[in-house]
Amino acid sequence: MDIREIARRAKVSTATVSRAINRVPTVDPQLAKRVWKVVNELGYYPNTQARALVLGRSRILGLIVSEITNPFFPEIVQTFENLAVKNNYEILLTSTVHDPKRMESSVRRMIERRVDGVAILTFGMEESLIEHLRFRKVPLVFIDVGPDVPGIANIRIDYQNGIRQAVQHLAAFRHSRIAFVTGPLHLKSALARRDAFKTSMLEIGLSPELIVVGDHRMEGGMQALLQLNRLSERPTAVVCSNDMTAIGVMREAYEQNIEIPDDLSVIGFDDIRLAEFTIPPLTTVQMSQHELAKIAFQALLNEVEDEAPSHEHRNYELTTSLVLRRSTALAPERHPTVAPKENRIRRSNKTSSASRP
Amino acid sequence: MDIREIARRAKVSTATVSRAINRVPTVDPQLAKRVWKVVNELGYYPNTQARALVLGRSRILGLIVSEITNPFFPEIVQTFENLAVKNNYEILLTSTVHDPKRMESSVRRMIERRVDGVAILTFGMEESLIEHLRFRKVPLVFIDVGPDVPGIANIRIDYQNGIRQAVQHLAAFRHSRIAFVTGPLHLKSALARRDAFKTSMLEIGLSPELIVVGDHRMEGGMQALLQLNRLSERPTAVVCSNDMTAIGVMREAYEQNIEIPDDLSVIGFDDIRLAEFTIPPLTTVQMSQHELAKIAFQALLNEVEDEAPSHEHRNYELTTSLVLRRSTALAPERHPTVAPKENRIRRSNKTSSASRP
DNA sequence: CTGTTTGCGGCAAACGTTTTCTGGAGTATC
DNA sequence: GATACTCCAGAAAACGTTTGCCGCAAACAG
Repeated sequence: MDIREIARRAKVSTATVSRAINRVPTVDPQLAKRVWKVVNELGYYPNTQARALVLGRSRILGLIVSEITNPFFPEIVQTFENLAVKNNYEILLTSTVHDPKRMESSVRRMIERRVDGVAILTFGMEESLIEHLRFRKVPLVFIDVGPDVPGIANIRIDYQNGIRQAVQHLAAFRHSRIAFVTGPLHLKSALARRDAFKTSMLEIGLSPELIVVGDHRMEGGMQALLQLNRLSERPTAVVCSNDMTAIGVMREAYEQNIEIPDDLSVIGFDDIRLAEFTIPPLTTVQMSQHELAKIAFQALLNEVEDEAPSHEHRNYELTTSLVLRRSTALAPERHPTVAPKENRIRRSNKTSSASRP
Repeated sequence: MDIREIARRAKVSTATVSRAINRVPTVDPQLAKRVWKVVNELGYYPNTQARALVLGRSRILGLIVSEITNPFFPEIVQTFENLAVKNNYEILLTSTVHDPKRMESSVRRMIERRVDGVAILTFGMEESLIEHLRFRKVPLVFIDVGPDVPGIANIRIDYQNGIRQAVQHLAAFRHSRIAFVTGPLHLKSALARRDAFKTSMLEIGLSPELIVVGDHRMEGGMQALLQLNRLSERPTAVVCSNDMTAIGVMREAYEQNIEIPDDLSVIGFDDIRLAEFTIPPLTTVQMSQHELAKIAFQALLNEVEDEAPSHEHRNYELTTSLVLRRSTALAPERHPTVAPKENRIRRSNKTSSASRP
């Protein structure tokens, strides 16, 4: 069932059907009604690919993420999709799963399907692949790490703000041995977070020496705490490069019978939805996924739909800030060790949460 | 840059270019090489929509999920995507977010983009919308609740097996007051789980009376435990209709200073990846998301690519089974109450985990 | 050497739309 | 009443592929 069928039944030309469907105002209301009647009767839906072929625009937006199974991304995908449907776009979602081969196929798929633009919301991406997209003049929006060239919108993330707040919050709780668990060191975003930590520590006269590397996954967090615990002088607080890491740390702490927050304060990064539901609820640096997706989509839409893109607002910024929950507390007063103790008295949540500022 | 450009530069016709690219064997290797050379030099990618237009197949598979932010789904999406790229398909992902309007637009988008098939992996879907797809002879695969008609593949889930194991596991731990937190009651899958619980309880002579309704989200789990705690005779164990609910229950237990598993045993359902990392790790009924996605994709591929679909293996089955972790323990011996106590002695994990079978 | 077969490349139609251009009918102007 | 203008519908080209069909050349048989 195609547009010709409709034309035949409505006794008009295909041109008129097309115009009626697209609500071109010059078509006679009488005819339009006739067309719409047939359209609805037959349940006709225009063929998008034929449309795309002649329009030269597919109304598909590419969205590249690292891996959808990382809880950070579903929220992004969801709001991105919401905005897409609202604007009559489809989204072509691909995940790189950190695999160069997949990144390549990802880009290839985008190009083959002739997407109108691509949001690269992944951490770490081959520079060369991006060239393919640039070469075809596909509008791009990057998170955080994009090259600073025309035709590419960038969302800069202000890691410093949130991480400084985190460090200062811990310092105010009289922690001085504060550790940091990084992400994979080949990720620019992970490095940026680590550097923000270093800066924030130095700023208040603490030495940022307790740094151990994780992998942005729960397993890495567990490993990291293990490693930290082998130290002679253990940290009393640890801030993590992302929430999954923090969850891993807490999980290992549970294993070791280390009480959080009484023995060890933990701070995450990202504020994934789950952070509110960990035990205890996780104090973390918020980097709003909703906001991020919104900015990314809007930026892309600007690039795609603006005939004459205003080359000024090509840079966007997302700020981060600490949200307090219950995984941090005053540093243990006595000896700063966190050796597991059997049969320790467990504090009630009520009291411990009452003692927070 | 199109196929004609390639043809011109390789000094052949577009037909030959097309054939070369699609590896039609009748084309002279000499010519083929010439074509490929130009293709690679120019970085030419065929236009998929033009291709789809003439082929009548879009090589896009629709995937409808409830909401991508529910941790149950990302795993599914991921393996579905993996399989898709492996078979040169694209996936069109839509989420219904439980909104009838969105379901409708979801189906509309599928049809407009002329998907070759749709996997409806959502719980609860308007029957009428599906008719639209059936009407257009779009191959469909359903999870769990699909109508039993030709042209529609169904994946039946054996809830009973896993839930029986859960109940019997608790009974073996001498629990007799076992509660169940359902999902939203308009979902067939939630009802099926509840019924499986009832059956399993009756089977061993326990009365399934402690049933409270949740919403398959963490909030619902928290509410549910609150409700259960208002009872004069409280349960010593609770099995939940999904893992998110269980996480909510555990979270509220933490709030109330109820120790899990010592005061209260908790069992989830789904075995999302996170279940391994809750505190304590969650004993839960596994319904493999990976397996589910694999079956769904394969079923769809059969429908789509088989010229003469073998109408026999139209029904697939996925079984469930209990995986033991650490959120269950022997029922508290004394009074079966779970009243919060201040300054309770906390057991070491080591001992409590050593005491498990 | 001629007639038949085989192999392979090119022409052109087709896929389902949008849109430019054209032309006809109706209306306004003098 | 003739001319000019406005308005709107239809004819047809275009978008970038694939593929059925045809024809040419080479190979082969007689």
